[in-house]
Amino acid sequence: MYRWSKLFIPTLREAPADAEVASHKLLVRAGYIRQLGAGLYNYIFLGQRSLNKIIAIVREEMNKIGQEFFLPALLPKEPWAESGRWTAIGESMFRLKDRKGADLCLGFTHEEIMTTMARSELRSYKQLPQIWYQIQTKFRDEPRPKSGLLRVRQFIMKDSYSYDMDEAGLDKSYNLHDAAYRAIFTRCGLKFVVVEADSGAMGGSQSQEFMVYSDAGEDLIASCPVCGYAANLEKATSLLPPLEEMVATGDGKPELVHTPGCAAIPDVAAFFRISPACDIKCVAYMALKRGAAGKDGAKKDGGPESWHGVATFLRGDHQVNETKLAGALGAAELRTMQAEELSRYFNGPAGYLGPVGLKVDAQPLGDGLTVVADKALEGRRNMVCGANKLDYHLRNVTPGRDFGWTLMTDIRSVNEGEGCPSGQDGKPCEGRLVVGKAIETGHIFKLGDRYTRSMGARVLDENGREVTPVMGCYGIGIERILTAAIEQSNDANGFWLPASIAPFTVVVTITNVADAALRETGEKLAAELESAGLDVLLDDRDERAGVKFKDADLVGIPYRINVGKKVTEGKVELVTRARAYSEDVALDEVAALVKRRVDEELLLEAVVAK
RNA sequence: CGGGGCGUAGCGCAGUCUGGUAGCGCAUCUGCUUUGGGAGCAGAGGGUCGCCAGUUCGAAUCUGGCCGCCCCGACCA
Repeated sequence: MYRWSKLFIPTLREAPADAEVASHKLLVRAGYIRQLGAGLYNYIFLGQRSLNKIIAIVREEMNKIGQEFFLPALLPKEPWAESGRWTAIGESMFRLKDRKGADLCLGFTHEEIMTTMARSELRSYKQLPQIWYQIQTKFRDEPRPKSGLLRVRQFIMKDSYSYDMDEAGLDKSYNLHDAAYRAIFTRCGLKFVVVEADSGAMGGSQSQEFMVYSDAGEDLIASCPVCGYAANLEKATSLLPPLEEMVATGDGKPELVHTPGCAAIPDVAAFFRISPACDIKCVAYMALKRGAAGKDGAKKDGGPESWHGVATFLRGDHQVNETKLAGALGAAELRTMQAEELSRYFNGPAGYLGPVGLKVDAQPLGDGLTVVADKALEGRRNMVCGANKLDYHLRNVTPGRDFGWTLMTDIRSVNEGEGCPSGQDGKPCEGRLVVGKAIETGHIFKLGDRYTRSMGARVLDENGREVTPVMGCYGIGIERILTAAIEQSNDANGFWLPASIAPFTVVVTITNVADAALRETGEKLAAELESAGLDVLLDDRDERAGVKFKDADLVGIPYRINVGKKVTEGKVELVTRARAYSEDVALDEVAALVKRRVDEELLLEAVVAK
C-alpha cells in the first residue's frame, strides 16, 4: 500500500510562469512532471504511474492483433539512406556520429528499421500477414516544442507496422488497428473523433487520425454536425455555393484597368464593387524538391536538393493550405518567395501578380514556373486578377481561356460554414462545416509499398512469384493520451482522470492523523480497498485536512474517501472528483461501493470499446 | 529561422529606469499552539542575481557578446 507520507509527490500551489495550457500547468502542479529542457520532461511518480496504466491498456489491446517487439532507439544511417529519408527528413531528425565517425540517428519513427527485419526474415506468403509493434521512445527535433507534453522532443510512442500480401490484406490490418485504437481511446476515457487525414507527399492511399477536441490542440478539424463527416483541415473539402459572375465588359476579353493603390484584396474588391470571391489572388512559393531513392534502393543518399518557383492562384477569399499544396507538388518544403525571386519569376510587383501571360511549366517543379490553380477556379468566368503591372488589374479573366496552369487541384483550406462535401445516393448532405481545434492522439496509415519496395522486401506468393508486400504504419502518442484526458477534465482546483488511467483510483484521506481511531480506521479501510483490487493511496500525512483535500482535488484521482468525525457514527464521506459530489456512506459498505462504481466505469468503457 | 517576452532562494514575484554590496509571499527546518478546505505565533536555513567580458572606487542594476526558457509567426504581398 502506498502511503502519501512516504512518497515524493511535489504539488505546487502555483503553476510555473511559463506554462500556458491547462494540462501543462496541472501536470506540473500535481507533481506528475518537471521540465528538464525545451520539450524534455522528467516524469515523476504519479506521472509515470499514469503513463504505465495507459501503456498497459495499449499493450493489452495491441496484443489482440499483433506482437510486441522492442527495437533500438539509436539507429544506423543505412536503412534511412535506402528509403531516401536520411535526406528527406530534414532537421527534425537528431543525428550523431559514433567514435568511428559512422552516422547514426535517434529514432524518429521505425518504418525502415522494422522493414529491415521484414525483408531479411519474411520469405513466403505463408508468413503473412504480420503485425509488429513496440512501445518506445521517439526523438524529434521539433522547430518549436510547446504546451507541456503536447509537443516535445522526446516522447513515448506505440508504433506498429503491418505487412500483407496485397491491398485486401492491408485493408484488414488497417481495420484491425482502427478497431484496436477505438478500444484503446475509449478505455482511456477519451471523447475522441476519427477524422480523414492527409496521407502526405510520400504516397499512401488512406489515413485516419484519432482526435480529441481541445483548444490546446494544434490541429484543425472540419466536421459536419448533420452526417458526421470529419476531416483534418489538411484534407477537408467542401461544397461551395454557386456564385454570380461579373458581367463581361467590352469584347469580353481581358481588359486592363487602372487600380491605383489597390494592392490588397479588400481594396481590389472595393474598387470593382465585387466580392473577393470574384478576385483571383496569387501566393508565390519556392518549393524544395529532394531526390528520392531509386526503386531498388540503389541510390543510397537520394538525389540533390533543388528549389523551384511555384505560383498558386485561388479565389480572393480562400487560403492556401500548404500541406495540400506540398502534397500536390511532391515538395518536401515550401517557403514564400522573397522579393528578388518574385522579380525573377514575375514581371510585376507584389500585390499586382496575376496568372495571365505567365510562362507555365508543363511538369511540376521544372526549371521555370510551376503554376497551380485551385479547383475552386474551375468553371469560373470574368474574374479580376493582378496585371503583373504596378497599379493595374485585369478584368474579364476566365480561367482556362485566358491563362493555363501546370496543374489544377484542391489546394485551399475549407472555411467554417461551407457545405459538407459528403452525400448519399447522389444527394448532397445539407450540413454546414464547423471547424474546431483538436489534439492528435493516434494516426493510422496505409503506406502501400513505399518502404518495402525501396528497401527491397520480397516474398513468394502461392505461385512462387516474387511480390512486394504492402505495409501499414500506426502510431499512438502515449503522453498525449494523458494530456488530452487532462485537457478534457479539469477545473481551477485540478483535474480528474478516468479510473483506467489514473495513478490511483481512490485516495483515503485521514483527516486528522493525531486521532488514533481515525488513523486505524483509515489504515483498515485502505487495506480493504486494496484487497478489493483497487489502487489505493492512503493520505496519512500529518497535515491539516484542508491541505490534504486540496492536494487530493489536484492530482487526478477520481475517488476520495474522507475518514473523519463521522466515523463515530460508522460513516465516511465518498467524494467523486468529476462531479465534486460528496455522499455519506457506511464504513463497512464503502469499499464495495467504490469497487462497484469503478467496475461499472471500466465495464462501460469496455462495452463502448466493442 | 523571423518577431516579442523573460532569466534574482524550490515556486510565484519586487528591486534594474536613477550603480552603493539583495528583499517579499508561499514552500522548507525547529519549537509551541492548532487539526474538515492550502492554520497562528516565534525563530532558523537557503541565492556564483543565467554565463562571460567590459565600464566603474563599487555592477542584480550600465555596455557588449553568448546561453537558456516561453509565446507568436514562419501562408494572402
